[in-house]
Amino acid sequence: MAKILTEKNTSKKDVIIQHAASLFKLKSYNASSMRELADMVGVEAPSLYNHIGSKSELLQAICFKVGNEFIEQTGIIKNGTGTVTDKIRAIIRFHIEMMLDNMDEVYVANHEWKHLAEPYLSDFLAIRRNYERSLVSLVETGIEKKEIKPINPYVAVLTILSAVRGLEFWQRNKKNIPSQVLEDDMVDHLLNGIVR
Amino acid sequence: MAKILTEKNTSKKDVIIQHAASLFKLKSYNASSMRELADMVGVEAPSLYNHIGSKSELLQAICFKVGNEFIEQTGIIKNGTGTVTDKIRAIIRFHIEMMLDNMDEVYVANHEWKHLAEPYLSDFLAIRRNYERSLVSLVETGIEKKEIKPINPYVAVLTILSAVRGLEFWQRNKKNIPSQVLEDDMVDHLLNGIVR
DNA sequence: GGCAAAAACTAATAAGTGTTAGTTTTGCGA
DNA sequence: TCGCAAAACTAACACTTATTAGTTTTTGCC
Repeated sequence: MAKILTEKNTSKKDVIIQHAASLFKLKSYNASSMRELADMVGVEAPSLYNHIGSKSELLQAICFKVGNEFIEQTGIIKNGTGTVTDKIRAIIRFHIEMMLDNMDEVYVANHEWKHLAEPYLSDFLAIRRNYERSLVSLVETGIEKKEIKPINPYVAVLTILSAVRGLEFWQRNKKNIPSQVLEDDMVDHLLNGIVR
Repeated sequence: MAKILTEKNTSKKDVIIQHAASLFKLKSYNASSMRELADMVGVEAPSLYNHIGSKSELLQAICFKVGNEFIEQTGIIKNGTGTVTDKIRAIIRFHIEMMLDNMDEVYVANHEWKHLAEPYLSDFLAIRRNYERSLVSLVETGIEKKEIKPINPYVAVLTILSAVRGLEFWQRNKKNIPSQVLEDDMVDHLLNGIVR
């Protein structure tokens, strides 16, 4: 009989979630079937239900895991010491690293959340709104302190978040660009621009 | 009997495509049913097939219409006169305006293309690759002319394209930001940064 | 080694999918 | 007003979907 491979400290449920993230990213939530997921895990579809409650539960687990991680880490950075510019830089770097290290899950949280069922959909959107607000207030502080130009802080946050999110599309054509160059150049672009 | 409303110079097929873009954006391609689309159009599902060939044809029409429009317009800008910086600025503005004016179709082309069937999928990806390459070469020219900092041009193009694409997420919370402010601030951010 | 629980299996179901066939209605030009 | 093509309709099909029920196998512990 097929057996789900488990590594240290990862339950079979975790293994399923990880494969689900990969599948959802590849084919999108609705186009992903439980049979395909079962194939990846090495099991028949109904067997999955010994470990999970439903397909939508998988999406929930992925979205909220990612959401909470961003909230937590960004909170730590915001409450630390340093200039506003330093904090923004650290947050951008954290985003990039999260993206490079947990591409599948971050991608799903960013693009497939709309398939969450209520009340999870509303909860997730609330989390996101809070997160964006928190970044906006950081930029506002920077403007008050004259560290940041007097731009519209919402636009700045949107620009930064969107730019970082775009890394998702670059797995396919990472043109031998070392992550360090990618990270450094993108941070510098978003803080200081590209015009000499 | 229900009748498809047609405006001047728009065939019923065009009306269907427009509704399809709206629906695909709202629910994603796979979660959108032909029955839902028919409801929006004000007709029963099989009647749609008097005007279109298939569901996937709708996606193809949307993706290639948007793709070709970007290629064309950007080509015009690139071949025009002015500094590289001016051209990049114009391209960013064009992206923003396309996004604001044709949100549904641009969104679908950006996010739902992965559901294209072959050979359309390969064709579309080729178009996109060409488009990105063309922007990269523009940035490279800017670097050679010392207009642009010596950064990795791929990273710069990724950053710009991703940032602009993020406008898709802002219909929901356009916080009374006039499009002009949005456009000006984002262009300035992507060219000159936000740090004083 | 035997026993209970965990987790695999097979079979089946009800709902929803895109699409086709065949028929009726509509609207326009002569 | 008639007739024909365009375009609507209803009914139906073949398929896929997530999930449940019931059964068998595996696993870990005494």
